[in-house]
Formats: sequence, C-alpha cells, structure tokens
Amino acid sequence: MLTLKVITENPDAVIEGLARKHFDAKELITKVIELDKTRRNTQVVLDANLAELNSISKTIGQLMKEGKKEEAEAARAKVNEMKEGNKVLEETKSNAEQEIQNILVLIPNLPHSSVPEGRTAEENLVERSGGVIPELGEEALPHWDLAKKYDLIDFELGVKITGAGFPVYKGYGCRLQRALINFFLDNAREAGYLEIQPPYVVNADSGYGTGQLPDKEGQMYHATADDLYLIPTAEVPVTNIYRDVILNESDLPVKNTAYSACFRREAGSYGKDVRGLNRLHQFDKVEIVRIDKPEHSYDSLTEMVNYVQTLVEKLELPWRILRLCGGDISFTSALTFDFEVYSAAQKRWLEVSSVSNFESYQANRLKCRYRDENKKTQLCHTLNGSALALPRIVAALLENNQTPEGIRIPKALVPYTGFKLIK
RNA sequence: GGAGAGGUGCUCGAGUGGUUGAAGAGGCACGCCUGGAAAGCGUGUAUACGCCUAAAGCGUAUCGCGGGUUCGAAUCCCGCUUUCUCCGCCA
Repeated sequence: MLTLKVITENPDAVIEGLARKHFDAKELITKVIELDKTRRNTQVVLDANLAELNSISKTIGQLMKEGKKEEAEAARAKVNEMKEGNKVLEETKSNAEQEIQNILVLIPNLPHSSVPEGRTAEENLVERSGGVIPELGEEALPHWDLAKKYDLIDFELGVKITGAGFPVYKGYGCRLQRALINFFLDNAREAGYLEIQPPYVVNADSGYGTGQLPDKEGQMYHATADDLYLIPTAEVPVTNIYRDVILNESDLPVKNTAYSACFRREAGSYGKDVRGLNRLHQFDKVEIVRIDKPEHSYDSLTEMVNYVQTLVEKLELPWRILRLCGGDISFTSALTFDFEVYSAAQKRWLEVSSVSNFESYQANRLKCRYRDENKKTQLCHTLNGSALALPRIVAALLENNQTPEGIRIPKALVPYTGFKLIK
C-alpha cells in the first residue's frame, strides 16, 4: 500500500497518478487525510494524558513507601478519573488507524511515469520482439491434440481425480516438465539468484503481506480448517521471507528464485482462454524475486527483463515484450513488462511472464526495510517476475516444434530432457 | 493428538508488581591510546507513532501475539502461537 506520508504530503499528485490507472481516488484520499488528522490530534492529547498518568503513578509508589496513605489515595482517585477519558481517546485513535488501514489497502500503487496511457490489453505497448514464427501449414495441431497424440498430458483424467484445470502429465510430458523446471532454476542460479524451496501453503499474514489479501481473496484456495491459503505463486512465500525484516544496505539487492506449484481458482474464466494448458488451476512456475534500494530498482527491473529474454531465446520461441498500459497494469505494480510467446497452432500470443517493480508498495505492507548509509531505516523496493511459467511455454513448444517425425526439443533443453524428439 | 517446560534487545543472559527500554557479558561502531595492530580506556548501539520546518530534544507504545487485573505489569490472570522434552502416530 501507499505510505500515509506520500498521500498526506502530495494528495493531488497521488490522485493524478491513480487517474492514469483509471482509478478515481479523490474520495478515498480526502477521507484518509481527514482520518489522519483525527489520528494525530487524538494522539497528541492522549500522549499528554498518558505522560501525566505515568508520572502520577510513579508518585503513588513513592507516597506509599513514605507511608503517606491519604495522599496516595487522592492521587489514585484522580488517575482513575483520567483513565475514563483516555479510554475514549484510545478508541478514537485506534478506530481512525483501522479505518485508514482499511482504505489504504483499497488504493492501488501509483504507476511509473513511463506507463503508457490506455484502458485495455490492446493498448499495451510492444517494446521489442524476437524469434521466428514458424509456418506450420493447415494440418498443424493445437497442443491439446498433440498432448493426446503423444500421450503427454491427460486432461480428462485430471477432471476425474480433481476437476477441470488439474491436468495429469505422463511419460515424456513429465520429463519435459522436470527438464524445464531444472533448466529455469539452473539459469537463475547462473544469473545470481539464490534458490529457495518455500512452503506451498501460507497463512493470512503472508497473503496480506504481498497483497493477495484482502483484495484478491477469491483467487486463492483457502484451507479453512487451518485458515491457510494455497500459494498462487512462489512470490508470496518468498517475498514474505522479508516481512518485518530490516536488511543491511550490503545485503541488497537480494536475489531469490524458487520453483513451486501454483494454485489459482481463476473464478470466472471460460472458453478458448482456458482450453488445454492456456489456463490451469494448478501449474508449475519458477519465480525470481528481488529486493533492492529505491534508487536501483529500475536498473534491477531492466536486468530482470533482459534475463527473461535470454530464456525465451534459448528456448527458440517467438517472443515479444509488452509494456503494460495504465488500465492493464496490476493493482500493486508501478511498472510491468509482460512476455508473450507465439503459439503457432492457436495463432495467438500467450503470456508466459510478468515482470514488475512494486517500488515500496509491497514493502510498506511487508514492513521490509533496510538501513541506509545514515543508519536510517527506509522501505525497500520489491520486484518479481516469472522465469518462467511452464504451461504456456509447453503449449508453444509443442505446437511450434511439431514435425512429421515428432516434436523437436530445443537444443538448450536437450541436456535436461535427455531426448531430442518426442515421438 | 496427550503431558510438561520455555519464548526478554544484534547474541547470550538477569529480572516474579513501582524511575526496567530493560542489570551484566559478548558482539558491533566511533573516539583515545599505538609506528601499525592487539590489549586497554571512553562513548554509543531497537522499532513505530506523535510534537518540532528540520536537526537536537521530548512524549507515547512495544520484553512471542491478543485480551484482562492494577494507580502502576517483562513480572499476576485468560486465550492464542511457537520452541524444546516425554508419550502416541507417521513419510
């Protein structure tokens, strides 16, 4: 969430910035500023009262020791009277704080100045692209047919065991999955990311820390008996490692990577968007997470984007990078680049990665800070990106590399799969 | 799952109702000392919020978390959580 400081000091700039995300913040901002005034004013009075109360309490102890019972009793009576008033003040203050908090979590992050205007995904800017879109001909099969033909993935079996969106991988399909996971993790390690194996289930504090709660509660599977959530991405447990942590300047940038299964309810999805591997309730992903100093976070973002580009290039997939427009960028992000690969049989671009700088928006919720050269604590910037999500990569690999002999595995991946051709 | 014992600052560790935000030790930082270093000596060493233009300074809160008792709680009571030990179960 945005800091109170930013909002109270530059309310107009905040409102203007959020307008670029097509979010009308005026009312909420006004309300927050009002509540903040109440909060401050109340605290001034309350602190003064408490200070007096504390000092009287101390004298009571003294008086009791000296045997001045009557004076002590008088002081006690006075304190009791004051406490009544403080109760009201305390309530006012904590109500104001709670209300401020409730509003702050409803206000999205400010977009970076380079975020293009626009309302929908169609208005995202293509930054750059690469690779070659293959000519497959009319008989080219979409990946769900290929998966059946080569017995790689059984979607119906997943329906039987669990439900739609939980595919069962088999044989070459499994080996391709494991190969991709290891390929991505090895590349991340070589790029300087420390591998983490996090829990796949998190508590509400963690969901709140990265912003899934309260605004996206319906997107996560919730194990109500224990009040735990299945992670929608490894970003959640990995970033929460740094919740309530004060890092040293020398620790930055923190670079972590993690493979995890990801679980998403994807309520409201339908049609061709969810066919085959296009959208699943459970899928595999390798995530990269960075925590950095504010002045360096955009360099980090560039580095991450360049890194992800090397992955799609090694996989020999046609790719493009989009700079998300104000209307399409996520609630918590300041600047996001999406990676898409071309799925030649579906004849459409598939999103395989999203790389974002959250600036201090997430860090403020997480209370993730660092000590700068002046020994002052300040909020870190957090960033993350998929590197990469498997299903759509698999879809594109299967479709783009289909040949009469079988499905060709890109060279860089062969050492990981142990085979060159799926047949 | 059952029983018992614990959770104090960067670390260890004292503290069972009254200047305890917290003894003591260690670590770390700075200063003095030194040709340099070590040792020694001195000083400092949590976070959040608020007052103040800012700094300095001051106030409030925080001893796992949340409530309660009390004029006053690290210390007493209740709930939760977590660690350890024993039993049970188990990949």
